[in-house]
Amino acid sequence: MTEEPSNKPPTGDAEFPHRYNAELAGSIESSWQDHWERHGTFMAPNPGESGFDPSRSKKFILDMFPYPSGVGLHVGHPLGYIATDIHARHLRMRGHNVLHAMGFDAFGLPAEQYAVQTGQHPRITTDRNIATMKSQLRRLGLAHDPRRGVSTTDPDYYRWTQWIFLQIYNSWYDGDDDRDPDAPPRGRARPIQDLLAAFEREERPTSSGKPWSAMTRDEQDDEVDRHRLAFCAEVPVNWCPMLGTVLANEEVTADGRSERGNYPVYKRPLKQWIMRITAYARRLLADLDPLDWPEPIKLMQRHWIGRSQGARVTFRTVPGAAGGVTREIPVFTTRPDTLFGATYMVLSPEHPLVDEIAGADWSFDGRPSPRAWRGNFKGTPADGFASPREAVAAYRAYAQSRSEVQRAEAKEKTGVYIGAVAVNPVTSRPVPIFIADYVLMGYGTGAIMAVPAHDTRDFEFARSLELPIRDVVYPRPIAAMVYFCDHAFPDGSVPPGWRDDLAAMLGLVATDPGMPFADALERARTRPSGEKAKFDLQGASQAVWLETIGEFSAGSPEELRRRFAEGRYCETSGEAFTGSGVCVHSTSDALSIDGLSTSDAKAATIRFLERTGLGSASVSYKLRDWLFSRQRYWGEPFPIVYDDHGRPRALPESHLPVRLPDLDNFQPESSDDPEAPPRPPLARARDWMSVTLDLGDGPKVYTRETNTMPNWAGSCWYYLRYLDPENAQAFVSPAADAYWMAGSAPRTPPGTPGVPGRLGGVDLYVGGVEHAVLHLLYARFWHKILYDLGHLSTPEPFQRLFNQGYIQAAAYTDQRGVYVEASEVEERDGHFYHQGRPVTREYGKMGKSLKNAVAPDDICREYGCDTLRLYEMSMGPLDASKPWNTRDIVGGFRFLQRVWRNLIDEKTGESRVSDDACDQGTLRHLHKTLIGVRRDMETLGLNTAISKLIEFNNHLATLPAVPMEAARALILLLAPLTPHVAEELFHRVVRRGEGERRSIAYETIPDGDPTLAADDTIEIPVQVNGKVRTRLNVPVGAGADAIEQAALADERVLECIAGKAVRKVIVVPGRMVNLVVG
RNA sequence: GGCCCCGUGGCGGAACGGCAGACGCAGCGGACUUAAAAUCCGCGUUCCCGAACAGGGAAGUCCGGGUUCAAGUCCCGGCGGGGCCA
Repeated sequence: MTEEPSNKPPTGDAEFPHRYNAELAGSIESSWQDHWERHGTFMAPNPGESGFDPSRSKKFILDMFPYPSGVGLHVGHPLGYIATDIHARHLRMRGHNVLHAMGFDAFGLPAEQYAVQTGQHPRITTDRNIATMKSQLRRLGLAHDPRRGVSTTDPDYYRWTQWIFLQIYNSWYDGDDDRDPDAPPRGRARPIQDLLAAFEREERPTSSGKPWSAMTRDEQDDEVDRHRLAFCAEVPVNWCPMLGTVLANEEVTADGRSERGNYPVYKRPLKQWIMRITAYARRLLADLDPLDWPEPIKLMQRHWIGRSQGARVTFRTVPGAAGGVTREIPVFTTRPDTLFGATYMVLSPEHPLVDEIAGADWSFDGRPSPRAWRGNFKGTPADGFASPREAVAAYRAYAQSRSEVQRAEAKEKTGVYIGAVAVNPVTSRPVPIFIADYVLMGYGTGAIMAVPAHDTRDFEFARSLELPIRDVVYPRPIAAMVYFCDHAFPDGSVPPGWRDDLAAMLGLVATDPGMPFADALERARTRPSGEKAKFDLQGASQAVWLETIGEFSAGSPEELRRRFAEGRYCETSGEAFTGSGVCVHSTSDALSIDGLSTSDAKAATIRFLERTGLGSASVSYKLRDWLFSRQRYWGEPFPIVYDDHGRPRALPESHLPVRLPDLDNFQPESSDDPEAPPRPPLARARDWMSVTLDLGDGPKVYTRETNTMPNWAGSCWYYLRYLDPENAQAFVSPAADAYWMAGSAPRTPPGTPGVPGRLGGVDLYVGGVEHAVLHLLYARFWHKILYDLGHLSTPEPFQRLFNQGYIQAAAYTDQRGVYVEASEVEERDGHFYHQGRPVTREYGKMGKSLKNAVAPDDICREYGCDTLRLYEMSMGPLDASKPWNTRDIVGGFRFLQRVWRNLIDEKTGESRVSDDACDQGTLRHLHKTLIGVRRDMETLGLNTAISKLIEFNNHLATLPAVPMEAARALILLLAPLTPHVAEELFHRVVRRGEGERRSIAYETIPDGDPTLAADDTIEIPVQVNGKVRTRLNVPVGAGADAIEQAALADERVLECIAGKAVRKVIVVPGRMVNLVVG
């Protein structure tokens, strides 16, 4: 938006040649930035290096790893960088060794796509973008250690990414953390040699049960490979032949096409690298608790991991036409208490048992099955398919054409009966088996027991295929109604007030979830008349319960009872009841759980299953293993080759780094044939692909892996490389890791996972919520593996996490709804115009797409970066999203100008500070400010820290001259926020321009003294019946009695009391008085 | 649909359960100035009683309830906005 001229900062002024203006700010800033660079002011020595001070404790401050984009930064990007810079500078001036650095996550798609379009090597664009970004960041005055600014694309960096991959490849997870769901997880990663040794000594059974010594070499290799934490497997992936690559679920649209290019995407099994992150699910979950992270982020990670406790239940098939064998189908359920309501089963269309058990005809339980079972999906013949086998084949083809998202979200459920039958293990009744695409193979066991009355998707499926829906759980009030009808009238006579009794009982039952129905009934019937309120539940009164009862419009308890007798309440009410409640209709010869609460019924059912060998308690996770291959060029090559049998072999460490070969075409090979195999760009580097090596059994020809690693790989461990960026012997030295990560925290011996309490790591990690799940989870996963293997000293990477909000900005659309350049919009009389045409204003995240980006360079030129820093931090709380308003920037600028004017003569440039001591008021204000600002700095409440400094400076402006003590403290407090102007003022005012210019960065900010900050008297409000009537001046330490006396003696108070009796006096010493009268 | 977060002047935002609106922007009034800019000082939600720009009262933090001596803050139910998962 075009700015009103009144908001322009003043420029050079002939009358005041030494006024703080944009020009002066600019020259101060560049001269100090040069000074810092020349003197290496912000280099943080490692233990053992010269200049390292072991007496100082460490702080490791981290920003999320930036991608060096080609379009440059806008003012939203540095928000977090400025905040961490301020925090880090504050800590340094409080006597800590501070490590703060910034590198670049430089592999990735934009550079590759640019390369595809122009043929220019991505390294060239990447290097150029990094240089641009570095200069933009330098202009902001960020106090980073420049030696530690690593880039993931540097072979000296990705050599270690490959090394870490080898560590993961060469290890396995020892321990089943879910055997006892309540015990702390004890499993950990161990070298794969340990596993091999255990097999060789026959200490450990193989998965097939075949003795190790009886296995062939290939079988042995398979067995070991099955355990690796990084492994190769055929998995169904989103394969897009036209793009020549697999896509992440997020990159596929709802109708199964690629987000980029809108090409068809196929679900296809392909051989891919996988990371076994699921092995760590328990620990990733358990170790979340002691971290200082925002609760919502922890919650998002917990949801993502999605641990659910339940039971594994085995269903046995009835020997049918298919050879007369009984097969076992295991299912996982979180609701074993609803097993009585399992009226059918569903397998994923890809389930391996389907072909084996599919029957030859449509009959079920000796009768012909309904028409709806013979197919209800697109392409079904009018009368349904002729046989289940035909239907299965057709349905599979149909399901494969749909994306996972489509399958999971479809409102109309499709599926088909496969002519097979299993037995419900508790009711012993036959249940038909279906295949349906809402059951995914990658999920649980790929088979479910369907409980239509108590699961929404099963309910929808049952409706569309006309399957029975049988209630087995009722909400407590409904169950209480049933109980009431059965038990309230032993002699059969129904009194006219039965509804009141029932309502009273429901009130009791709802208020006390533990009360047995018998007790509630007894108390309801014997309640004294008129005593209604006792049975109320938080505002839901007996009247509400009467209304609920009325909705059933039952004339008698008998009629009400009949409503539930058939167990068709859910079916008639039109939706599944998925909540907890009380079991009903759940009794058979084998087991009875009627009347038990959901949690008791789960336990009882599991006991039954374990006793009969039909199932057991089990845990399942939503978390999937991590697909780790990409068919791209601009990523880390795998340190893997394949032998002539196609078996992967790890390269030895001495062969690292595996460098990217040079190419002139970076495009993956596309094809319109969905069956065409993937041809990643690296497959074109024939010379590079084929390599002769001696891997211990003589020189042989091997073929290199042509996939590359995903973008997440480099960003999983960059913070560790910051600690020791030039180490050629290790990815990080044990000493650097121990100091910067563990610091003075109690050491956790390597290899002992899950130690509660402080888990160590980065002291402050600031970034956006968009990385709440994937990046943070992947990084924690790698960190834990490296910790288990003894390479790191802390089990967690990031102790404290802070999510900064977005900067939003006004964006404008024209009549067509197209965004127009926000900087060209003009405002007239509350309306907005772009090139004379009216436009509509909205707000959104700042960026290129909304055409509302504001460049930091422009703001720095116009006000200086100290002002930009100040404005960004005073906009509001760091974690909130807030709108950018260029007009408001001048406030921060004026503040700095007033500070300058208070300390420097604008005509002569000389210091105006006096050597007099502070008067008492100034001293008190000074110490209050020192205390308040320190607290705000620690909580990142930078907006309130700034307002405290403004208030203090405004006070100083009322003095004839600022005393040195106050001036010095003000400058030191400003130094983290606005380092350049603080450096200059410190040099001119405190050092009086004498000697060498020396940075303020290692000065110490004094601590505030609470006794000097204390007031003598304070004004406290006096309330009468909660309303403020007057204020009282009392000595600061005044006791409750003295304050009460003073209040009761006050004229204004007496007036308000007006002779009424004072019933109660509440005195909070130092805060307020409240008199309750009447 | 479920879960999570948020809702305070014209605007951005302050406020250990204890004086709502700190601080800044915009606005209005004044001082200084020949004038303007800059600077400095002051005002700043609504309604009511007052001749009053003197005083005073009432209401007020999205809406409706509740807990409490006391609620922007805690609890329940709505509405609106944002996020995550379906």
